[in-house]
Amino acid sequence: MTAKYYSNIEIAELLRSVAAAYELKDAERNKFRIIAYERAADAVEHATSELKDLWDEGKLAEVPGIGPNIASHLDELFRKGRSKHFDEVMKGYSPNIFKLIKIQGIGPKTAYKLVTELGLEKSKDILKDVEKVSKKGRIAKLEGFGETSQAEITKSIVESKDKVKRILLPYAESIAYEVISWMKSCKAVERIDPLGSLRRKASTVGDIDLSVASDQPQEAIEHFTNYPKAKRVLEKGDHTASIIVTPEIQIDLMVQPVASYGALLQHFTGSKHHNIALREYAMKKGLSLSEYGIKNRRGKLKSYKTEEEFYQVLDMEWIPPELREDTGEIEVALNHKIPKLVELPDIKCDLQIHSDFDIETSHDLGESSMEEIIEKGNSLSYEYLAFTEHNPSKSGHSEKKIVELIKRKNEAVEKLNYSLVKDMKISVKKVFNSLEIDIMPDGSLPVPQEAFGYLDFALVSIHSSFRLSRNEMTKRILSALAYPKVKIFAHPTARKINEREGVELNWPEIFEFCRKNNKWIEINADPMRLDLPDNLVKEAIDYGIKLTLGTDAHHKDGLENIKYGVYVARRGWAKANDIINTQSLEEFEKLLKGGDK
DNA sequence: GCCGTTTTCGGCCCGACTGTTTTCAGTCG
Repeated sequence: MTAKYYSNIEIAELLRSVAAAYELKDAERNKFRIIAYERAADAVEHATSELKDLWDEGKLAEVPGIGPNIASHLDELFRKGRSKHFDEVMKGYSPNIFKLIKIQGIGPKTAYKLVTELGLEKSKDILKDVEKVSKKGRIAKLEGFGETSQAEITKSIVESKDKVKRILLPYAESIAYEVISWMKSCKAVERIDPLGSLRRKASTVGDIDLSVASDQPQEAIEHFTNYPKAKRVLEKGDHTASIIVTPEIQIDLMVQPVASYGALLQHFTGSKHHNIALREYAMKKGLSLSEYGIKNRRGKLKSYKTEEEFYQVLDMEWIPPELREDTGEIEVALNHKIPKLVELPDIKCDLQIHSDFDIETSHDLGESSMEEIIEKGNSLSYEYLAFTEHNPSKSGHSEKKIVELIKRKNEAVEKLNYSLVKDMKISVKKVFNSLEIDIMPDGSLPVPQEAFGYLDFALVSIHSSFRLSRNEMTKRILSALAYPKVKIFAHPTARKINEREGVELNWPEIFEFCRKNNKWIEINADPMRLDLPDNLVKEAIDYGIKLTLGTDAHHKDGLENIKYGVYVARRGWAKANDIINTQSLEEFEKLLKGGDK
């Protein structure tokens, strides 16, 4: 019998359910066991690989937060499809309890009361039934509940149904900047910053976090809750407030006086895991950290105006927000070895652009001409660019025709290069003739050998057959990468955020091949791709792989998305030297000629 | 239940806000 496949999301959910069950059994006695299970759930959600794959390789216990006990229960889960221990802990609790704790504002205790006292243990649709019961006013009559909490529960259930998934970074930025400009119209606001995942430049953002420096917090909070687009005020206190704006995006605000704003910046930038690790470290030194500042052994609080001072007290270098994910940055900061991360001005080119030069492509053609794109590249002070249209479609073209189309494009590029060399006013000195070539399911490339002769280099990527097994997929990629002119593996996981999961690959094998054969891996800067994802960027760099940035622009304005690629690179601990795009034209041409080793 | 740059035992981040309470429990980040 083959056991059920458990995804990381399902495993995290299961671990949270076990934590909730312990909480219901005896919260006081199980206090730290509950925390351990919740931490394990967090760890699973943040894991870079599917846990099932790690289990296959016997590396389950290598995930920090998963110790020998939980690892053995998960082992049983993967082998048999169930864990006796998990079942035992959750025994006697209706599964509906664990469904309800996913609703905002409902924790284990509330869920338990609702399900048992309303007799909903066997409900087939718990959310709908709680809503129904609530309409009859029965929740308000339960002990410990009232009219207000009944209304809150109903609202949260309704909102959970059309809750948007995590939103893409540019969208979150635009929402944040609207609120920021509203807040700036308030005199009490001295300074306002986007923090949380927005400041850490995560690829997706859940809630939008904003901080305000003000010596009149009430006024700032009042102004915030009066934001014209706020459709609901979730909470409103002395230092913090939360609102919901359409479409169901939560905005949290925290206010601190100017004198202790540094501690607030640190606290509210997170990540949660970074802060926990930081506070645990501080605790060992007898210090206690919070958004107010740092307390010494005697409980005396000192406030900090800047974040730099705050980290300095801990004997640490200031840590760039992009690195604050508790993936080793604290230890590195203690040793004063934080790398100098790549920055936007380091970027000298864009290595994936689709022009409107019609070579009858397999996928969508770009909308801007090569000349328009060069002009745009000049405005970004680029030295060179690569035109990387999709390959001519295989169906409906003879091999001869495909060669002819690519040759024609090559002539156009050569002509452009001839005029660029003479034009002293433009920063772009060279454009490259390249292609983004589809990798066929069998790993072959739909471009005849002869056509490669007209290319400076090629990108390869997957646009179909996403569901191959991990081994088949890995073989497929490796055989495509083995073609001579192929330099770049583009949008390697082929994920589309919120739409499609990435493919399963044996990354160590891919990285090893790339390192040996001098192939590069792309960080696609399209905000809905951001692929290679940041955690894999870090792994790739540890392997010694060079990465490229490409916007995948299909319009000249798309070239501006390069910054999102830089963010991903930074989150993956990339230095300028790890990114091919930071090389001068001369260096880049050398690297191309270096070819396959 | 996890974990180790003072520990393989003995600790475990820190605080805000709300509703239903008479001093706190539950939830969240």
